[in-house]
Amino acid sequence: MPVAQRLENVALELFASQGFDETTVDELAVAGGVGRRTFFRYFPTKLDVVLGELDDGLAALAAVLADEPGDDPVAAARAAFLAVNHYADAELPALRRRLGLIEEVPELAARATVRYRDWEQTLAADAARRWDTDAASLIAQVFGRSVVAAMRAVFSAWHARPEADADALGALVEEAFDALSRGFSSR
Amino acid sequence: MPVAQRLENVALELFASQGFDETTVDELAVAGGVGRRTFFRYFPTKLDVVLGELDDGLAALAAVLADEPGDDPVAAARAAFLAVNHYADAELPALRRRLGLIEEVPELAARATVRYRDWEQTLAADAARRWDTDAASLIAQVFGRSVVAAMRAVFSAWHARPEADADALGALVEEAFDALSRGFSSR
DNA sequence: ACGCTAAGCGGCACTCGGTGCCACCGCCAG
DNA sequence: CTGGCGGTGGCACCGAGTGCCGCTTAGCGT
Repeated sequence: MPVAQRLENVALELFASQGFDETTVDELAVAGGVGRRTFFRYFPTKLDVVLGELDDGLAALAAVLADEPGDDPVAAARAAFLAVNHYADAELPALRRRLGLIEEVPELAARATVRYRDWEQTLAADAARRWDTDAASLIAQVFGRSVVAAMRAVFSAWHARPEADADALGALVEEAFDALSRGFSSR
Repeated sequence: MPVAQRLENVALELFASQGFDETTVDELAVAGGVGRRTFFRYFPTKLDVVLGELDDGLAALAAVLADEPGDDPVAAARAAFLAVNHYADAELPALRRRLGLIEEVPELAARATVRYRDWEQTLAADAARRWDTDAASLIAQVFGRSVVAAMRAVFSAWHARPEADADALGALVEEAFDALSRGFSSR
């Protein structure tokens, strides 16, 4: 097992058992059988051990989004998110742990939103393309940020229901995009 | 001039001239004519010197929102934001500096979003009330988070146009809420 | 088989943000 | 005069993150 992977597993273990703040990088390094200095070679920050995977999705999202046809950004984003967020059952427990940490540790929530900036801009650029406008335009920016905000709400809601499965996640994504599509004034 | 106020002014000054990360708390304390330990009595974090004012708006927002009639949360939120974000011309330069820092220093952007969580929940609760549903429901959560996301886009867009005034800010707010109201699929 | 090099590793020392503890000063009440 | 009491700030400490540098080890050419 590669070092980074092992460190990540061990870290999530320790965070779950004794808390994020109560776990020092020294402990993580020792538990991973590696020097403290080496830990920081694999993860720029203690926070990034938890958030690692979030970035992988971005490249996938951008790719799917680029291939998606049509001139409705909502439909394209919906399809892209459904395609990207397809988790195997075996991955769900790890996802739950991750989400739990992100929800409960404010510092992690904060760091996560920085990561989401790229998603927001990717979505804004895609919307601008379909609407034939500028990615910096207000409407494109509002769109990109709202979509990410909605997805955060989806993950939060999914995490709140302990036995929700992968299908439930998809259903929540659908519901959220329905709202964004039709607007909040018509229910 | 109260100590907190003086520290805040001095800090924004130093941040603007030499950068946020390049300014240590020691310098801030010295520049404010106060001990380092005392600095932390007024601000829990270096970050909070910049973000201080953001909280004040929340109480006002909640109050306005509570008095707002109607069963459309979008209309209520729109009115509330227009009422709360009424800046005098003299305040605009300081607002610009603040927004600039928040945009450029990732750590500040991150911390700001933690502050916005309360706004999101306040808006979600208000929407739930008007829709006669639960504040934890997906739709209410998506609404609350989308509204805040849209407002962040508004401030970002306003900040990007150097000569935009208070009226321009209001116009952007209107435009953003129009989008949320009618949905992103109908343009 | 023998060096040589390059890359990963990790110890060490340092900076800086943040915290707990406590001693000090000025003020007001008794 | 004296005994609290709130604001202050020095001091020591912790943990995250970084730069530097010496060490090991694997891979290479000769």
